[in-house]
Amino acid sequence: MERNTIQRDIVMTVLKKLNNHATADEIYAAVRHEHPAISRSTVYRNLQWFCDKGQLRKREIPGQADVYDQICTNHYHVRCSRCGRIFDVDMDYIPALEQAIKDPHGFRFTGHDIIFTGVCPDCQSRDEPL
Amino acid sequence: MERNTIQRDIVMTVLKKLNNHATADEIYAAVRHEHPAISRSTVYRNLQWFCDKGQLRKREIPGQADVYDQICTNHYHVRCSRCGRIFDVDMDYIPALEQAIKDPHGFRFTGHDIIFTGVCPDCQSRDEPL
DNA sequence: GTGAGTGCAAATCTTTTGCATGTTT
DNA sequence: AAACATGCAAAAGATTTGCACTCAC
Repeated sequence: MERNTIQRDIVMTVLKKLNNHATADEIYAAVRHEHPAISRSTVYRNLQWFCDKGQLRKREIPGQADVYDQICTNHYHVRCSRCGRIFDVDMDYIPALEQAIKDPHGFRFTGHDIIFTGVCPDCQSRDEPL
Repeated sequence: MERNTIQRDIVMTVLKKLNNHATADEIYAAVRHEHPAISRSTVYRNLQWFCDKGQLRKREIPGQADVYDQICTNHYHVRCSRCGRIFDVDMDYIPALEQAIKDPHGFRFTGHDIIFTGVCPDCQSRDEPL
């Protein structure tokens, strides 16, 4: 039987207040604000728990910390190459993308992810151009 | 001025003999076979060096160790969800994919990666079906 | 009371780095 | 000899895990 713990509650409450695509560390920092004694593992375990329940989706980001996405449906992401933050891309999901593969070489394809690279508006105005 | 060290040589020689998309650890193990005293850092540093020279490309894989790709041009990859290995996908690169984005929201897009998920032929025959 | 959940510390895994030493040019 | 590269050990960053304890049911 699953239990309602204060910690679990706070993780979800904080999550809703934070920007989407927060890292475990950002979530931990924010949760700590309301419950300083909480353990980092508890945050990780609860994030995993929400993922298992389908209320959250962990997006593994190449080369950096994973982020937690409150939108659980398939969609694409951009990573800002300056600040590393992750944003949603305003683009239709392409379920048929697997059909563009010429020869599957015996593979059974089950899905795909697209990660765009770019520079976010904040970083464009803040940084030296390039 | 760049130098020819035995270690650098062995890393490249071994790389050519290994399957493409080997991890640093696999490369290290293979290199060690020919030069047991080599340091893990030296392998990492040389792999990075070849990447800097454009002779190799590091592909950062979500949730697992990076792999080194001898094909430096843009192309897409599949990860086998059973064994975690990375393979090339036989599909044309889509340079125009950024144009499918409806509203860039001020982002400047510079590129993209696609990672497919699937089950490789080896794992299909070896494992229980699903 | 029982077991799911917590806190802590330690472990894991991958990669990087500081520094003294060695080697190539 | 000077610059570059190596080896080692330690550090770093992200996440997981073992274990004893606690608290929600």
